[in-house]
Amino acid sequence: MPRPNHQNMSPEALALVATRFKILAEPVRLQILQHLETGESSVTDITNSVRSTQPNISKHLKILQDEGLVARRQDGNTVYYRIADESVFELCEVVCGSLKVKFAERSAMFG
Amino acid sequence: MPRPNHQNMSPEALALVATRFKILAEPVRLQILQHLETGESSVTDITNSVRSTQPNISKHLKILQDEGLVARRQDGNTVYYRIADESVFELCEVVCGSLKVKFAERSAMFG
DNA sequence: TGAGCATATAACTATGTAGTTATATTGTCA
DNA sequence: TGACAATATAACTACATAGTTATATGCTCA
Repeated sequence: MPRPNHQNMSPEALALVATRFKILAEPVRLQILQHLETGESSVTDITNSVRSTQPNISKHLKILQDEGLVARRQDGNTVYYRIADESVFELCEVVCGSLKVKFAERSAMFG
Repeated sequence: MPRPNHQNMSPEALALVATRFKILAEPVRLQILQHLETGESSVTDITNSVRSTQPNISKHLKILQDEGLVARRQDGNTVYYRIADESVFELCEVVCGSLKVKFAERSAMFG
């Protein structure tokens, strides 16, 4: 199905899109985002939820914040992170739908 | 904005979602997919369009095919690839919308 | 059959980054 | 102020993979 009226993106623009996908291409970061879907959470709570080490979680949170996907709020000694870009959930839903089809097809290959 | 009624995905499922994002996290692969958006294309044509080497394009095409994003058709000496999963374009649109907002916000930081 | 073309694969190098351990920073409270 | 707690950073290791070069595979046609 050709799409003649489509405006192509430049390689540079596509590289920025690829960067966004790369940010989302880490299981731990997806776990963090899923955890934050229920609301703001401290680094300690995220660390316990995701079952990784605190420095690793902090590093991932910094990556997510630099990309604008989460936001930071400090209250005393504790730092709270929250979702800053809801589009990540839309992306995950689209991927889940696609994966469901993909695995259903492959499952059907065995009768 | 908490979402109490949301069913969490297992870490294993999230890992599969992350894998899909990883496939899309390479600029050359996005260029290939964009090229194929206009219709089926041979490896040679893709190689010329994306301006990479033929072995590199073949490798990326194999990765895209294994993930079910493109399909392969051989006609004599020539192999044609086509889009097999249209969801990739929906994903790119969502990302583009998010990036537009992100860069607009950062641009606004400078008045 | 043999030459030539299109595509795929193998072997290799270089680079990016996730995770770990150790430590620094910053805030609270006695 | 000093001890402790929460978070961030630095230095390092291990591993995955993009790209390259060389070569293999497989098809067509004279």
